[in-house]
Amino acid sequence: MLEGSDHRVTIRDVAGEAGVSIKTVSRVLNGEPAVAPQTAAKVAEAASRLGYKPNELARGLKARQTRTIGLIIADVSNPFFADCCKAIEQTLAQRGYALILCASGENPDSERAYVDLLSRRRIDGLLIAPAPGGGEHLRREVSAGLPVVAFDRPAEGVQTDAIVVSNRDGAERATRHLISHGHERIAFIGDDEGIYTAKKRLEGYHRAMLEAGLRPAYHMQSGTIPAAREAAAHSMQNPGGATAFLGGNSLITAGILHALQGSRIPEEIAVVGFDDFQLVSALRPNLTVVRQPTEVMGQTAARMLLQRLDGSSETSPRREVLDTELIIRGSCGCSVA
Amino acid sequence: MLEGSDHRVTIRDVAGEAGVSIKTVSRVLNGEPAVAPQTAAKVAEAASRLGYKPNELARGLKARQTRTIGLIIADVSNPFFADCCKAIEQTLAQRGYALILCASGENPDSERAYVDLLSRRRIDGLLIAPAPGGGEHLRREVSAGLPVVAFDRPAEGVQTDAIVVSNRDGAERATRHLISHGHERIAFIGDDEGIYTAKKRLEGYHRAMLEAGLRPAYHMQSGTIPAAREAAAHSMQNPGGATAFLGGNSLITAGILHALQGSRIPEEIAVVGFDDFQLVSALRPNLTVVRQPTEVMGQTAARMLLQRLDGSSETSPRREVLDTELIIRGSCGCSVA
DNA sequence: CAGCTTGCTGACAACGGTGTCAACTGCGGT
DNA sequence: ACCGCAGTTGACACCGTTGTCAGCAAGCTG
Repeated sequence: MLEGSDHRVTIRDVAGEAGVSIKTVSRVLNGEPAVAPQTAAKVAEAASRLGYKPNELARGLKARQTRTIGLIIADVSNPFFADCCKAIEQTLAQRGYALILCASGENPDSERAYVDLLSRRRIDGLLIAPAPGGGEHLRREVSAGLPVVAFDRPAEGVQTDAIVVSNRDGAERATRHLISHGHERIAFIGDDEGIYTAKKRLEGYHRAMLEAGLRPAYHMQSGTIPAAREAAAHSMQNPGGATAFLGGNSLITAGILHALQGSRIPEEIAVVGFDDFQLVSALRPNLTVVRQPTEVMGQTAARMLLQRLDGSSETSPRREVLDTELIIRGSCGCSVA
Repeated sequence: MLEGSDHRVTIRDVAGEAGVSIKTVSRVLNGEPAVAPQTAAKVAEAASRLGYKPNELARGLKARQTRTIGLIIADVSNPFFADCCKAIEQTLAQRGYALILCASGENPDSERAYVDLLSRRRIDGLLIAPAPGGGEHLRREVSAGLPVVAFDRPAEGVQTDAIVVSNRDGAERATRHLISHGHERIAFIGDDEGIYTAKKRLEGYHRAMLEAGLRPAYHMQSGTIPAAREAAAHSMQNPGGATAFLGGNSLITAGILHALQGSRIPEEIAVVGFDDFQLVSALRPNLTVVRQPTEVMGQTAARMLLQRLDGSSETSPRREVLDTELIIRGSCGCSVA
């Protein structure tokens, strides 16, 4: 507290202040039993007077664990990932773990660089929504013994714990719902097909369309608002254009809605989106969406990792699939209170 | 690469493999000049064959720097913070820094706990949007020599580098704009008054209202969608209710819009929001907003910190204020293409 | 050829903690 | 008086890296 210099207070300083050995200080701070209560009090007092904070680097070096977890996602500013991120951070913080955040932007090279950075920092575990394309880097870490949990998408080419949602089913159900409203020209605007979730959702859409004898019409491109807007506008262009849309994620859906604002007959065009993010409630008409249990997924992913860290490193990789749910509001054509 | 055991490869292994001393390996890996090219090649080859990754903990312990930055915000799932976070992460990653993400939830106790956690991990610097209430913890770190940059809000009770936006001006201009449309009953729904930005925005609103001889009517509460929705609904209740709203942040604005959906005459009620987040483009009517340069703020905050880390630790704290901008779309009553 | 520089290399001590083990104290049991 | 033992404590090595410094060979100078 009084330290003006650049010298951070170490266990040695505390030992000096309390008149004991560094080992005794260490014992007190770690709550080891074999310490006389009187000594413990002396040490605790000295430590707090000096404002001592153990150096986690040193501790981690010796103990071979850092109580730090790596998190690799595509982009925090995507509400889906932000929500995952929040749940993960909370769950880990409760257990005293620090979280290093990395945004790969769906780029495998960037992902590799981040894995390398995290590996050098000797993280205890990794949570990752793997970028498309895979690569050796994840496999290497896994076989070096790093606990890895993939979420939102499984890892390609490696067996790891993984938790995903029923993407195909969700898209299929949503598409069927639009079909049941009498739509025949339903366009799916999705994210890049290399992305696992985008591909699965496309499959679901495809399946429902073929089942109904309808012709699929989809645009798969980068999952950004402007790109989606353009694709949607294009889909509506000619007289035989789409009368209904399925949006592949929240940003894409936003792009579709944006495009609708320019159209002549927005009221007659139905929309169903993926992801039930916070801000949907501000949209009009109320958006019908395929809801993913984002928070539960984040929490569960973090817990799966914590379980591995708590020792169950022997058991074989676990796969979990969470259900999606079609939340019917107004935008699909249903009239809802 | 072949390592099946739990033994991570160290510099000693590389030295053994290459038939040199560990110091020589260290030299090669750090690009120190005094090494024979032949030796260097041998070492590099051995390192890559073994898949050696330097242990950053050990390196950091010795070098007294971790190349790790702490980031404390209120909540990642708030689009404003998510956007800040993205810009910060990108800027730091470019320079090889890792980022530890902490979400305090506007809670000073939680903030203190995170500062402690980061301090023990010996982060090189801290980026923080300080929670209301302040406290000793930040002051302690600053006087211990930790470079700290506050963003979005200044730190209370400590001098640090800080970057904020012109909140009061923005709110004042927005309010004046609504007044110029003839509104007299304008309600401001804001975040908890303890939060710096909320208070400043309230001040701006207040000032514009008084200047025009109008009676201010504001609700300051937690900045969540449901709370804002309720407050807005309440404001519209009686016949003399609000005819225009100013929303204190993006979530609050979403809540207001949600409330409007239930109202009888939504078309006649004007809304201006704070924050120009990605998803606004999906809203109808197009939302008029006070735009904060979120990305620039995040980038600048990160750069200010990097500058401190690059040595300019002597100069006195820097304060920067970025301008807000009123982006006129449709929701204020203006007719825009 | 002694003496110096230059180029390259390795031994060793840190960094700040924790694990191992030995040592010391005072106690009760024989 | 001697032994064993539980309760405390500290010396020391070690985690994996880098900084300091000394050593050694080859080449150059006078």
